[in-house]
Amino acid sequence: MDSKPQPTLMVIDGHSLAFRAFYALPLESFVTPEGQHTNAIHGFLSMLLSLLKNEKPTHLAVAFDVSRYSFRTREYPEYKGTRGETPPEFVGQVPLLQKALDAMGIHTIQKEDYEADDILATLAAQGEESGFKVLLVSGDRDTLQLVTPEVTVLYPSSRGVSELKRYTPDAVVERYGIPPASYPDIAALVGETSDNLIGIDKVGEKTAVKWITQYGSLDELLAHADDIPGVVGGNLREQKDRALRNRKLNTLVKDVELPVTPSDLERRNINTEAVKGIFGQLRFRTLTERVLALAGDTSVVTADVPPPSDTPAPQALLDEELARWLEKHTDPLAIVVREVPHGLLCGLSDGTEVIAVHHTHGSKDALPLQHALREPHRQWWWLHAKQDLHHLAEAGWDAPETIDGDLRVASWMMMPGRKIPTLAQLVEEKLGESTAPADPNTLLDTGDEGVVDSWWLHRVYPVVRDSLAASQKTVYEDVELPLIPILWKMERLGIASNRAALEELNSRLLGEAAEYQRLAFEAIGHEVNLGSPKQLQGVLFDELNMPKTRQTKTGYSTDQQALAELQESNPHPFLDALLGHRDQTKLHQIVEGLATAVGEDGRLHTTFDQTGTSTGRLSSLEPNLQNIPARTEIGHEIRATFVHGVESEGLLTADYSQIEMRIMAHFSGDEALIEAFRRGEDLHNYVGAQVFQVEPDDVTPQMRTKVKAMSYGLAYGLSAYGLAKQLQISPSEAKTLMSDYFQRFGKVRDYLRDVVETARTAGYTETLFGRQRPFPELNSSNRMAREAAERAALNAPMQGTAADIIKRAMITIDQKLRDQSMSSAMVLQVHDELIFDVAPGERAALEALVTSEMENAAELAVPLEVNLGFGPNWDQAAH
DNA sequence: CATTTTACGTA
DNA sequence: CGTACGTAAAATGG
Repeated sequence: MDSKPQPTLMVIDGHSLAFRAFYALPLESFVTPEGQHTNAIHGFLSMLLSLLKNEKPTHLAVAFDVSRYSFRTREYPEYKGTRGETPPEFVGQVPLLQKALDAMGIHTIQKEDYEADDILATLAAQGEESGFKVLLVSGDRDTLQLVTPEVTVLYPSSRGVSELKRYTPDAVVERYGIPPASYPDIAALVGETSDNLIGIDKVGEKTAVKWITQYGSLDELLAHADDIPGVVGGNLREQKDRALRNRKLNTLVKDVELPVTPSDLERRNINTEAVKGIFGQLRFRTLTERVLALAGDTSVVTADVPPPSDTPAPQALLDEELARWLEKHTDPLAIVVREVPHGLLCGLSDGTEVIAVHHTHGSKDALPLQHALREPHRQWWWLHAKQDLHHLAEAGWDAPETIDGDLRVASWMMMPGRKIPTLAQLVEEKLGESTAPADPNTLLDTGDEGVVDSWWLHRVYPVVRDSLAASQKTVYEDVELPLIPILWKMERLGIASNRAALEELNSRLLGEAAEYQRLAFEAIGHEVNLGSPKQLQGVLFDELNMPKTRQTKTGYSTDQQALAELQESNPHPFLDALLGHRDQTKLHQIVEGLATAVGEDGRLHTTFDQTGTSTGRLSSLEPNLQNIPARTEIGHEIRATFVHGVESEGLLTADYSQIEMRIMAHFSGDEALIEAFRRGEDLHNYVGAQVFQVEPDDVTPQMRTKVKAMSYGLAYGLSAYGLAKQLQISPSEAKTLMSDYFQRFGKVRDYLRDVVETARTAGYTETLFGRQRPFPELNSSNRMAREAAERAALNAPMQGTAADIIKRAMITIDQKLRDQSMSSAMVLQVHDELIFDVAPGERAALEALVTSEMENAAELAVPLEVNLGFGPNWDQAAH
C-alpha cells in the first residue's frame, strides 16, 4: 500500500492577522448598510482563501486571544502596556469573523490566560511530533522561535498583508543572522516596543546577534557578562534582569492544555447555508462566490464584479512544443522572469498568446528558450533586464549579449526622478486598461498569474518606447540599452576585498568610537545617546546652556558645522568627544557594511541602479560603493581594502579631470575658459591669474582656493551668499569675486542664465547627447521650489552630459575588451571614474585603450583629460 | 510598523 | 541660500 502524503497543519493567529487587515484595508469602503464595519473580516477571509489555495493544508485552525490579559500581564503588568485602546470598529468584527469561520467549517481555538501564539506553539510542537508539516501564520515576530525544518512561519511583510514572507530555518538565519531558537534571546536583549518590553540600553539587533553568535545563548552570555567591554557591557550587567524578564515573557508556551489535537483539526465541510447567511449579512459577494466554489457549490454566482481585461490563458510549453512555438513566433517577444523555489518561471508573449515556461534547475526542458534568447536576429523585450539576467545566470543559463528593450529603463527616461511606475500603472496610463482589478480577493497570489505580465509588457512596451522624444530615444538605444549587459557583468564580477584588513579596521574603529563615547559621558557626568539629535539638544542647550544653533524642523541643529561653531564660542570637552564619536561611528558603519557585504567569493557585488537618478548618473546600492571615504586617513585605509582579484595583477583607475567644467566651457563657448583648458596648465591657477589679474606665478594659494570654490560652485548654481559662507569671507567680497570672475568669463554667465530660461520655456533640459529632464517646477509660484528647480536645471545638462560621456566610454571600452579578447574587466564606476581589474600582462594595453576610449567618448571644444593610476589596491591606484 | 528626519559619506 | 545620490539611526505618525 502507498504511504499517505504528509499532512499539512496550518494554524493562524486570528487576532494579529485580522488586525493587520484592519489597517491594510480602508475602513470606510467596508461597511454594511446597518453600519457594521467589515474590513478586517474581508481582508482576513480573502487572505485565508489565498492561503488555502496556495498551501492546501489538510488540517486547519485559527487561534484567537481571549482578551488582552494573560499570564504574562499578571507576571508583568506593563506587558503590551504601550498599546492604546483597541479601536472599537475592530473589536466588533472579531465575533463575526469567528462566526464566518465557523460556517466555513474552520476550527477556532482560544484559551483563557494564554495568547494565540501559545496555541500556535503548542499545536506546532504536537503537529511536528505527529508527523505533520506545520505552517504557522502570524503577524507576531515571536513565533519565529518556533521555526524548524518541519515548521514554517508565514509572516506578513512590510507591504501590508498582500505578501507573506516564508520563514524556514534558512530564511530566519538569512534575515536575523541567528537560528530560530535564538530569536527570543535576541528579542530579549533588544526589547520589543510593541510589547512594551524594554531591552538593554544601547543594544540593537547588531550587537545582540554578535553576542548570541559568540556565546551561543542568553544564559551563556550573562554568565560571561563580565567579559563584555565598554558601556554596553556595563549596561548588560546592570540590566540583566530586564533581559531575563523579557526572555521569560517572549518564550511561547508549548504545552497549553487544549481541547483538541492536531489530528482533530482536519478540514471539514463548508456549511453552505450558514455561509450564505453570514456572508450575506456581511454583504460579501465575491467572497461568497469564492467560498462556495471551495465547497463545489456554484448556485450563487453573482456577476457583480466585472472581470478583468480579457487576458489570454497561459499555455505551459516545454521541449519540442516550446521549440515549435518559438520557431513560429519570431517577431519581438516579451519575456518576464520569476524565480521560483527550484528554478525559474518565464512568461513569453507575442502580444496574443502567453506561454509559461517552468524551468527546474538542472533540467534541459527549457533549452529552446535558452537558445532563442541568444539568437542574434531575435528581439526580446524585458521588464527589468539586468535583474532578469542575474536570475537567468543563477539558473545556469547563458545570458543574451544584447538587450533590445527594457520597460524599466524606458519608463525612467520618460520621467527620470519620478518613481518607476509599475507595469499596471503603465498599462492604465498608456493603454487605458486595467490589469487585474485592485481586488483584495487577490491578496497573496503567488501562482502562475505573473506570466500574463509578458502579454501586458508586449502591448505596453512599444507605446512607452515610442513616447520618448526622438533625442531621448537615441540616448536610450545608443547608451542605456547597450549599458545593461555591461552593468550586469560588473555586478556579477564585483571587486575583490581584503576581508581581513576590513575586519581589523572594523574592530579598531569600534574601539575608538567606544573610547570617544566614554570621554563624552565623562565630560557631562552621565550617559546619553550620542546618536540622538534630540538627546544631544538636551545636553547642549539645557544642561550646558550653550547658545542656540541653526533651527531645524524639530529643534536646533547638532550637525558638524553647528558643533564646530559652538566649539569656537564655547569650547567644551564634550564637543570634542562628540565630534570624534561621530567620525568614528560613521566610518565604522561604512566598514561594517562592507564587511558584511563581502560575498563568499571574497568580492563586493554592488547593484548599479540605472534608473536611480534624475540626471542620468548611475547610483550604487547594497552596498553603495560610490560613497566610500576618500580624503581622510581612514578613508585611505578603507580604499586600501579594495584590492585586485587573485588572478589579476593590479587595479587600474581612470578618471576624468574636471569633466563638468569642461562641459561648461563647451556649452558656453567661452573663449577664455576654453583657452584655459587647451593650455593644459593648472586650471585653477590659470583662472586665478585671470580673475585677479596677476601673473600665473603670482597666484597665491588663497587666490587659488577662492577661484576653485567659485568654479566648482558655478555648476551648482552657487550664490554670492553661499560662496561667502563657504569661503568664510564677507558677502561683499564674494560679490566682487563673482563679478570679477564673470568679467573674465562672461559667456559662462550668459550660458548659465540662458540654460534656465530655455528650460523654463521648453519645460525640460537636455544634455549634449539629447537626454532630457523635465522641469515643471521652473514655473512654480512657490519661490523656494522655483529657485531650487532653477539650480537643478542649471546643473542637469552638465551633470547629465558627464554621465552620458562616461557611459559611452564604458560601452566602447567593453566592446574593445571583447574584440581583443582581453581578460581585464571593468569592476566599478564612480561617476567620473572607472576601475578595472587588470589581467597579467595587460596593463599597458589596457591603459592605452581606456585612455583613448574615455578621451574620445565625446567631441568637445576642449580636450577631455583622463588621469590614470595603478596599484595593488584602490588607494594606491589613486593618484 | 512604516515613513520621515537628521546626519554624513561620495562625485 | 550649491547639484546628484544611499545608508543608518532616531523620531514621528498611523
